[in-house]
Amino acid sequence: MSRGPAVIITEKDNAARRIAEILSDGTADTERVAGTTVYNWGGNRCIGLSGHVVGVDFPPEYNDWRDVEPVELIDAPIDKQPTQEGIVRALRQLARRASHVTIATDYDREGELIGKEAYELVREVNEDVQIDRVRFSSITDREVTEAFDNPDELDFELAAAGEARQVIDLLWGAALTRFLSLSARQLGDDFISVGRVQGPTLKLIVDREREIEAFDPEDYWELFADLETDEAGGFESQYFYRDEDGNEAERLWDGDRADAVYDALTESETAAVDSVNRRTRTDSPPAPFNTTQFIRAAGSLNYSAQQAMSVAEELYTAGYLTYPRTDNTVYPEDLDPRELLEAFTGDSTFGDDAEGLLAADEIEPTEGDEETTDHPPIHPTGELPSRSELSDDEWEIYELVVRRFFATVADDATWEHLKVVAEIADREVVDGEPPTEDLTLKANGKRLVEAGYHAVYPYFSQSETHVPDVTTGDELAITDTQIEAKQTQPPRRYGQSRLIETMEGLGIGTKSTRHHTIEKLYDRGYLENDPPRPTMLAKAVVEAAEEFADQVVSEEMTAQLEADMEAIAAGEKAYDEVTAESRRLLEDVFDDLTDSREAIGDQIQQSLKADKTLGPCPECGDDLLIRTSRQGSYFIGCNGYPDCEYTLPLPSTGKPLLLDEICEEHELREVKLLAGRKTFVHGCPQCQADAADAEADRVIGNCPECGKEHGGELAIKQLRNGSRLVGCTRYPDCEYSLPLPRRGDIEITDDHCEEHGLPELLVTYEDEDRESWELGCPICNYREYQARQNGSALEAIDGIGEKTAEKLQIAGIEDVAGLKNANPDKLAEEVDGVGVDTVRDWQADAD
DNA sequence: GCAAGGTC
Repeated sequence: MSRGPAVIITEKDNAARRIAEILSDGTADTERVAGTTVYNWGGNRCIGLSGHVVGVDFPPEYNDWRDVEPVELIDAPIDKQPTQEGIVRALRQLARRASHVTIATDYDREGELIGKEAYELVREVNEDVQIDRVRFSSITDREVTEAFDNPDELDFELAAAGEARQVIDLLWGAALTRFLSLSARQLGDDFISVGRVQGPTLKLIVDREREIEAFDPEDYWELFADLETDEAGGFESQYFYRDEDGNEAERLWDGDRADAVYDALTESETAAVDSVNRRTRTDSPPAPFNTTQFIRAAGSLNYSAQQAMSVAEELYTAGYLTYPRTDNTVYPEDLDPRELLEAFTGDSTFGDDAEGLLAADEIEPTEGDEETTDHPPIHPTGELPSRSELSDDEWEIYELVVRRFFATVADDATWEHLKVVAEIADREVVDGEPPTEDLTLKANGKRLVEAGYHAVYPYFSQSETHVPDVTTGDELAITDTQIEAKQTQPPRRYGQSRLIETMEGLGIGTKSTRHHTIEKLYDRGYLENDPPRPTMLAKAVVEAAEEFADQVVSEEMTAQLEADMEAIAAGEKAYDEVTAESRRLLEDVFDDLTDSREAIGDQIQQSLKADKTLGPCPECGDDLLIRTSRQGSYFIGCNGYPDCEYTLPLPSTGKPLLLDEICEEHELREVKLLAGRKTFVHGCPQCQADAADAEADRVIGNCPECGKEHGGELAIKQLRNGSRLVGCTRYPDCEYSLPLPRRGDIEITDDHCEEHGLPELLVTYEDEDRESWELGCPICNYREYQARQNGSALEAIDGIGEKTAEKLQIAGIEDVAGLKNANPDKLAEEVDGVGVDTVRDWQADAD
């Protein structure tokens, strides 16, 4: 019998490459099979999948949403079909001749399912071959060799647990998504989605928004006093008192009382130190990075979750970081921190820190609470990129991960805390109230005594508060007092990283998907802005779900599913039992839903409209809405259309977002245009349209840049900062502009430039002493200016750069002779940021 | 055009 190759299957190409390298001692070659890379040595082949290469779905006859009642999906058949054709073909081709198959997918539940998918593909073409399973949690020599020396079997029960999840997610997600979309008549791109993970995530955000909306702020006051010692300098202290439970309290809830305390404080001249407490606090270095903690740290450097992950994925693919999708916060035994630190010695950025850390007698890395088998925590691989081959973002993230690793092997930091309490004895506090009481002040100082890990990980605050070394009994002078009126604040919105941490805590989503879920909620029109805020649509969907299908927005569905999956994996429940029960529950949901179809649809449609509503139409009083033209551009139109044809334009750059700010004059919500880095606030669209109308009176011709294609026109514009220019009416879509002088009135004459067709402009002055002058055609004027620029003598003068020369030329000073003859006072007045003395200096220099 | 989970 001919012996075919032994085939090893991993979850991704990267893992295949590294395993081939280890098992072949670096001798493996690559070949392409059906377009897929296969690693090849001796009688062995190693192939990497791309995660799931097959997916579950309904058969094609269920594809048309309008033909199939959503409820029918509950009992519809579910197929498994290849989703990565090339890889599936390559796998079949290898499997046909295989003498032995080893499944080496990731060591977690989804990895077991991906392994089973590979197993089934192999079995389709080869009934007899032996199929093993190996498990390792980091791709190191020792772990991989050990795993291949002791192969195990695929855990079909664990894989079945994953299959139950797939089916339940599909049934609930597809049936309810179709139901909501159909009832609100939102088909095509604007469908209304719900699911086991996006539902509860959205509810977290909506619930928080409800708390914020319901929040009733309360007034309170805080009091401060500046204290001064004779020799050690001044510091700030805060008034406090003991509440009923004997705890220190700083907030005064009664304004009259706050005023009385403030008066008493202000009248006092000294306070006596009552106690001085000093204690040292140990500040331990952070645990290794798992995905969630990495996203959080990158978030504090202003990366969105999605951005942080894609940068980390690139650095992983390039070989500089370990796998970025992991739950683990405990380094594997195989990781020798000393060896990894040594990789950094001699490096210009990290060398000194690495050497400093290596000088320690003992290196004991920190450990987090999560210890899992999936992958090691995120750390640098020890292969160093050069600064120039990474983008700024990549470098910043790389440095963060390197420094986090450094921190986990660094020493504790030590802080010294100093608390000083001072008293103003026996002051009468409340007018007319007989009892007197002591006024107490406190100050908390902290000082970083031992920088420890902060020296290599500068991302946490190291700010110190200075409180001088005083002794009990010292008299302190009160040099100033302040009263601050404050209000209690509503809870804060979730930022993306807080949201991901909360999801992790509730067991919603996985390390690989949480950031995608948040992106999805933005895409579906449920979230706007960052930190994310829910739209009216989001609130309506959550409300409808709470009423009829609470499971799909509650985290308990995941908790229940987790419990069921554990039971399947443990052999206590069967896959069929769990999926049948879930189908029954979903049928119950649909029993209630079907009657309310119209009500739910109406509610969602109203919310969709509210998300687009700006305010009253000035013509008919109906609502003005954001609408989309046939060409796909946005504009503002009236809900009363076609009876009312009122419209307002919107810039074509970006996607409009309605703000809460309302224009007082027109009662319309202001508009912001989201366009990545080019995002800008458009403001009240009516005000903008009025301003554009004013400009229209001063239109002088077609825009040379976009006039032919888009009909842009040139107009004389007055900007908010007071300066003027000739600009395109399609700004900001077209940024064509020509400069104009800052002073004087611009008159449009009847003469036209033959070359450009624009009217000649005349600059006149109210000041009768000042003569008017012809600026001419603004394009010619600018061309002349540019021509002069090339050989401009003005810039030869010290202190005149390109910008200043431009300003001078616009003011009619063309050359050094002109500058010499100019009246310094007038010129200084005309040119921004230039004083009389400066002009005189230039004139002296010109001589 | 649905979900959530892999990976790119």
